[in-house]
Amino acid sequence: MNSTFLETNITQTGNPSFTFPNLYSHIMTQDCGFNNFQDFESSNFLDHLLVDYSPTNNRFSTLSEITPIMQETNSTNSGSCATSFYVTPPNINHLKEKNQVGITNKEVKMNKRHVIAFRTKTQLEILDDGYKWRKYGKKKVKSNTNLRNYYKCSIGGCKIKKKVERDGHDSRYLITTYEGRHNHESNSSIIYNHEMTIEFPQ
DNA sequence: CGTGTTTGACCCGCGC
DNA sequence: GCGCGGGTCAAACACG
Repeated sequence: MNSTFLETNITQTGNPSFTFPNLYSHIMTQDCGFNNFQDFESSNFLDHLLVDYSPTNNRFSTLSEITPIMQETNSTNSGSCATSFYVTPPNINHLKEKNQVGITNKEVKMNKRHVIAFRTKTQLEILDDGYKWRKYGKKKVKSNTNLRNYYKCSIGGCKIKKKVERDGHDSRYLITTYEGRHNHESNSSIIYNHEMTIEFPQ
């Protein structure tokens, strides 16, 4: 695996410093050090975001490989510490244009479904991404000594799933993989959009 | 009693 | 076709 991972430190309970609920994401600028969307965009943050996880060859593609288009969806209010943004779905045709070999049909399907994975340094076993999830499976997988947990969105009709597992090579890190898109807003995005300040639990 | 989790069984795609 | 591995189902269970 050649990708460099995003490193964030989450030691407190409550809100994590970085969450990625589907395409709608909240960067806790208080913890990540981004004061606004421009700071975020000009950072090398994107180079460390991971997408297109291939279980067969244990490979991640980075967002920078597939040139996502980002757009700010709402700016931070004074006193707020959250920035929201969207990332467009990966484009498999772009990958093919770059003559990348070894792209399987499964990976094409995964790209069409939109798969985003990231790794976060945290002691938490589950990151609060603002959505309500129902656990439907837990599995020991060959590529990881740690268990993989499977979640579905609790909202009826919402097809998104996520997998959560500790990194087998370094269990300080949590790997979260989202597959699909929410068809609704998260509770937290409503809060962030309407409240002037956010209290971080200690 | 309602809601969420656990866990073994089952399903299915893929490689051989 | 078969076996393996990952993903899902669903009944049993836990808990407030």
